[in-house]
Amino acid sequence: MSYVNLKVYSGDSLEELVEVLKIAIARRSLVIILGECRVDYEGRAASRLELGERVVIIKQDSALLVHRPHGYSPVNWQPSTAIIEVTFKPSVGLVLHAVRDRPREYLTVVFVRVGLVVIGELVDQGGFTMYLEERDMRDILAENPWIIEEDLRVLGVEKPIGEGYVDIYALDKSGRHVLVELKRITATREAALQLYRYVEVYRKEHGETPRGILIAPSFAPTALETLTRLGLEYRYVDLKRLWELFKKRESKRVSLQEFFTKK
Amino acid sequence: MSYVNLKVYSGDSLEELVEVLKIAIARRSLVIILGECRVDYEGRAASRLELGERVVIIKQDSALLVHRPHGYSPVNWQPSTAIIEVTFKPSVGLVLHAVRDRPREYLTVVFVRVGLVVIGELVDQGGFTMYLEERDMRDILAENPWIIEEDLRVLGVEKPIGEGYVDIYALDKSGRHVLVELKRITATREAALQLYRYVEVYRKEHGETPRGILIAPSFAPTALETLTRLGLEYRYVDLKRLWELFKKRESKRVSLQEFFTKK
DNA sequence: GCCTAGGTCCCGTGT
DNA sequence: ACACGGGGCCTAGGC
Repeated sequence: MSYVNLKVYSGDSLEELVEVLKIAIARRSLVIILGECRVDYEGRAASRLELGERVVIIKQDSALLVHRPHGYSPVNWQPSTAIIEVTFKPSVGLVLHAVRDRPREYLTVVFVRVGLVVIGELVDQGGFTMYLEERDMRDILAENPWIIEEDLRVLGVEKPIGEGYVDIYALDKSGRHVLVELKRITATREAALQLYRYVEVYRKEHGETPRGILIAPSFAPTALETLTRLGLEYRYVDLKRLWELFKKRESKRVSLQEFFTKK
Repeated sequence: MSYVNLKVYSGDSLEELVEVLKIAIARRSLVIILGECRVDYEGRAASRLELGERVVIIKQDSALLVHRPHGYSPVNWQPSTAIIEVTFKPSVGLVLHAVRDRPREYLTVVFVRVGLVVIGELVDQGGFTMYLEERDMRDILAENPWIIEEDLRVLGVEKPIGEGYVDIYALDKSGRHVLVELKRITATREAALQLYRYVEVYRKEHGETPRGILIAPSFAPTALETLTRLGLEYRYVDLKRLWELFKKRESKRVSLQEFFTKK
């Protein structure tokens, strides 16, 4: 059991806050600042954000996010490789510098007014599991290749082809090799071209033209055009059907796990 | 001039907080919650996040972010189309439901303990400008085609070729058409193939083979291999040089604008 | 270190 | 509404 450990600063002067923030950042605490600021960024691109009220979050690994009151995306940021400095410049304000190497990028946040600062050390060991990713789709199809077509024998998954990896590598009933590319969402022309590259590289390396099959729940018009033009095949897959199989598989696994741990 | 308008709740019971949050969300205030929670997501994919201390931000357009103490990305989220409900379930906790249509997605955050709630209305009208996007690179090169090569005459930008758009369409000094594809960052094989598609479509539509030039600050080995193999050209571009030209252009524009507004 | 590929990608633009 | 492509994409995995 853990307890959220927080300190809140409100109504302090910028000079006072600078000292507080320096300590917090040195300690790698989580910091949330609400206030009025400008932001400049320069690196792979460059940007300028004029004065306005925002939320700045500095995470415990020094990732920094500047959030406006609307929208999913931070307007400016620095990922967790950033080094962060806090300074107070009279007649300018409270200045945050976040610098990142590779790629070299500079972020400067200048607060002219701060309404609130929250500092804390969050304890978060909770496990995170994501389901129904492309990896899951691939595993289910590899375990149930009859969904793709009859008498398909799976030889491998994520097989290296040239510099990439084909999702499923198989042999059909006539003895021809099959390269399968999967998309969890609508397949685009890019996906068709990706598959085509694998087919071409395989052909050159093995002197044999494999079948190429793109599998997705739906296809963009350009994907269909490209597939047809390049002599590739495609199959619609019903995601709900796959997820049913997935659930069965998971419950089986859980049962087995329970069996062994309870023993 | 604006003032950050904030309320802070700390030490209140979950039942008390539910009422506060209901009002805040109805008013479309910004809400920040720090506390211990679990999160479930189901939609295009599905995920489960076990108990831990996190920061949840609900923005003024109902975007919702769940941030762990580390990393750039939210672990769970709902973009700004979300509808959010707050309820209190005895012996469970404070429950946030965020539902989104198209794609249909469900997010549930259950707080078992809340350390702090911040509610406010942020005022943020500050302009945001991004520089050195691909669009800027394209405009600078279109205005200064001598950077690409001598006596190049630009006929258009974003010219439709088949189903895509070539960045710059030009005529060289020998009267041959040129298709230019730009990349702001390291060009990959994908970029080379994209250019090749344009060249091929143009050839079929006009019965004339145009030159294809890929322009980027650097090239992946696979990009160079592909370019050579497909008979395409490439040029290195110095982003700093372009950046200088960009600044000049911007300052010229500003001067003109100042001239007209002052008149 | 680079490159390849996925992501609940998000987001803007165009049809 | 959907399709298409960019993004300071970020992040994970392989070599």
